[in-house]
Amino acid sequence: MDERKTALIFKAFCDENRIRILKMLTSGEKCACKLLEEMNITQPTLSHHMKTLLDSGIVNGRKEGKWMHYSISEEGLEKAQKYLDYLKGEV
Amino acid sequence: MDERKTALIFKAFCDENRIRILKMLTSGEKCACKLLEEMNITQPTLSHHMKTLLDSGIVNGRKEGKWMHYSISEEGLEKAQKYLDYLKGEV
DNA sequence: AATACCTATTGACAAACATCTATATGTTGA
DNA sequence: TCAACATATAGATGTTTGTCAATAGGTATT
Repeated sequence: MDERKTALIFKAFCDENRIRILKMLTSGEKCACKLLEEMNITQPTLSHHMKTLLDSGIVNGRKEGKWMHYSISEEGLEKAQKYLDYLKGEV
Repeated sequence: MDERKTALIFKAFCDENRIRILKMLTSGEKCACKLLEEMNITQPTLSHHMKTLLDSGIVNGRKEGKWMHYSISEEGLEKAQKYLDYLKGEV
């Protein structure tokens, strides 16, 4: 795993609004419109953050008709966890 | 744990050079000058990244004479791990 | 087909950030 | 005390990022 990729994964967690989004996703898959309702940002800003979260691999997206459903990616989280374990010396 | 603090912790991991620094610290405490030797950045840039790492709580600093020794903070790492566990639903 | 709706993209802008050079601060040894 | 060294801070600069308004692209319903 190279440095660039690792940094990309963790980009998911280094913005306040993305943390807020991830928190909402802990209770399960949510539609973009639902996420938007509970935040004080515009729709394009949400879309931008969701792209960042998808790119990091921490969130999965599923399109259903006009709706976009997002959920936390177990696989992505595990990659992040593995990196932290590595730093801890628990390779 | 509020969103701002969480984002701050993870700032540690979202820059390539900081990932490189953390990698070097996995083999144990290192002096700033030693870290600098192995990177292609200037001394002030390293200093700047070390400040970010200290602020995030992921790295500990220890001053000894003119040297500054840095090491990975188990406590900081555990906070990061707890957050990932929380996202995974393993509260 | 036309309209309403949800989401993504574009373009603009300000704030944050990574980086450098120059300089300051602090420490050790002569 | 002075010189050499390690690190931090200040100031400048280019890049990235977060944000918004406007608009485009799809999809469902009528």
